[in-house]
Amino acid sequence: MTPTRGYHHGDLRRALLDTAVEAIGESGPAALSLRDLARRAGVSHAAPAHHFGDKAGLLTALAVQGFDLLAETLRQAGDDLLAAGVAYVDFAVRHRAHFEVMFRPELYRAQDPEVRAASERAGGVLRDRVAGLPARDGGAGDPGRDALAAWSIVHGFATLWLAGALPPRVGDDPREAARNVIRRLVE
Amino acid sequence: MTPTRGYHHGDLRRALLDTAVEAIGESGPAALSLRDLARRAGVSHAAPAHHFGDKAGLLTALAVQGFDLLAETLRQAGDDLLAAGVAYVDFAVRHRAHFEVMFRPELYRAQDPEVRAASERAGGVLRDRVAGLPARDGGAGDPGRDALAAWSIVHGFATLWLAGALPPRVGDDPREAARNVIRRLVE
DNA sequence: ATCCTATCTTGCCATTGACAAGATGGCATC
DNA sequence: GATGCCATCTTGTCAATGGCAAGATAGGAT
Repeated sequence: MTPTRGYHHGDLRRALLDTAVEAIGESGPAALSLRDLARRAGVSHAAPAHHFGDKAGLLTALAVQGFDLLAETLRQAGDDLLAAGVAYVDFAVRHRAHFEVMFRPELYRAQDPEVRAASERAGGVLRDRVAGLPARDGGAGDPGRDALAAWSIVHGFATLWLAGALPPRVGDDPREAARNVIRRLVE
Repeated sequence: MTPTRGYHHGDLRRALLDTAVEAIGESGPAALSLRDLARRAGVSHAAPAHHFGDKAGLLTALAVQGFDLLAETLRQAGDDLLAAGVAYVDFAVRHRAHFEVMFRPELYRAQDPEVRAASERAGGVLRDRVAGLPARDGGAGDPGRDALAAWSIVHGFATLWLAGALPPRVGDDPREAARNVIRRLVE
């Protein structure tokens, strides 16, 4: 009915990416198997190779998708740095598969022009939000340093949350916990 | 002469762990191959299984080693939180293989009692250092929140550094760059 | 109607992780 | 010193995987 969109067997490229997100969510990006994806999509084991070349190619496409999604998420969070930080963590939790791939460059072709461009777009949005941060100590803060500190704290919190490294007392609401932590930096 | 310590073929367990660190440093933990380790150590392809059971077993041993090493590194950095934070980042860079495994629980048996104990020891040292942090805004800061913020910022910076995600302008000295960023939190 | 190209399949090979069974050598015990 | 025992390591095997090559198929352009 609907999934067939004009290709030979349906919108296989998109189906494979969606399935990859699902599979990575179950077992992590390292355990991803192209043949498993093919089975889930109901195609032969070599079909993915045609669309992505190899596994790194598929993950490269996933990284591009992820950076674009992150940029959009940050934009929608508005101008406030605190809100953007919470959105960053929320993105990592809700789009765990994308996030885990994006920051593991040994898994894909990180120097791919499309990835670099998408990554740059997302970084630009984050920097814009930091520009609104009041300088610490009243003096003129170094915006580069402020951006790096903000990025580090949200990225670190997100990573630790995903790794399950945080103690139970932090609670089970990543947005609330993240807001609390980020306030330590921006207030 | 020296490597043989009383075993059948030498100190194979230690040799495999050392070789694993080397191999992970070259291609990351996901690409680690037990058979490659065996080849490098000059033993048969099934020898590693005897010492570690399977690949997860070897990485579990590596994680224990890593957490112990981290605890020791933080202890040697002294009481100062800034110094401990810089030491955390320095550890991640100098012991990249250990660090990458430690915070990727899907690769090993994170619920293993030895890992949990070692992880708890390292976390305890970090919490001790945070206890010395002056409360922000003059009021009594929540030590849990402060610890989480401190851990997040150093972990995030280390992770981004290792991922090669930071712009060139940050420089090539991780200790100096980390100190600069951490100051944003502790000053 | 024919060609053409993107899409997908079938077949194959080297590598890997894991398991089972066997060989080897040091060590304790008698 | 001989014997048995056990940790250590080897050999052999199997299923699964990634990747490559060659072929089949279908939908659209000419």
